[in-house]
Amino acid sequence: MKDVVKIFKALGDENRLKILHIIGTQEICACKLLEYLEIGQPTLSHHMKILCDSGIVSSRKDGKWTLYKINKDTIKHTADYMQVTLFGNTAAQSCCNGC
Amino acid sequence: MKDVVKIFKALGDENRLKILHIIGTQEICACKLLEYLEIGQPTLSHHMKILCDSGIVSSRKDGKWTLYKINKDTIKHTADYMQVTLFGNTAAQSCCNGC
DNA sequence: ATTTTATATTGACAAGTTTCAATATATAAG
DNA sequence: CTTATATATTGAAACTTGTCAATATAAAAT
Repeated sequence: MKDVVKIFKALGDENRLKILHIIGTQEICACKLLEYLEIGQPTLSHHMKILCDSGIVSSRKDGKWTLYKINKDTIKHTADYMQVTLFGNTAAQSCCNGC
Repeated sequence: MKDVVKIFKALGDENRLKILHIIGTQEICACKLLEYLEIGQPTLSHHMKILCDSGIVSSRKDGKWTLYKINKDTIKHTADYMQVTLFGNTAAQSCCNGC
């Protein structure tokens, strides 16, 4: 459960949610993210660390850049947790698409 | 988006996640919740306020009791947000049940 | 080699959060 | 009407978080 708390904590910040929206399905470097946000570079670095530590985002180095992308599995598992574990629905009873 | 941040903030606390697990599909009073938790009464009241303000839990008075239950819609909408809005999948592309 | 560019780390401060003791309110029971 | 029970509010202490300025690291360009 500690892991899930960590994930929700990471999602519970406006700037980090903005970051995730910007990343979307791309793989993107920190410098590009900075252009869209109204925060300083060390602050962004701090937010990216929190997103990476929680498992929501993964990163790789490419030369002098660090490229970030959203970790699909973590998002899916957490959405599942909400629907199934947290609310007591089995997968058969409820689905986020209504099917 | 502020609403979603509020919800994730509310979910980002170990005691509040425990509370949601205890409530599950029931309707339950604060005094019953207190029995399962290792926190004081004012602290529980504080957590319930946060859960209610975010829309995750709804409450009604019944005599001297306040009964709480999980708000199904909020959970569903937030799980949808994660799958669809946050990660760019359309409802048709991805589903938490894998269908 | 030196400079520029991209990112991370450190240290500090302001703001927010969690918790509890004390107190208040409100309903029910005696 | 007084007492007991259930919950909420207030105020304060300890802890955590978000932010930035300054500095460090590391790769690329000149």
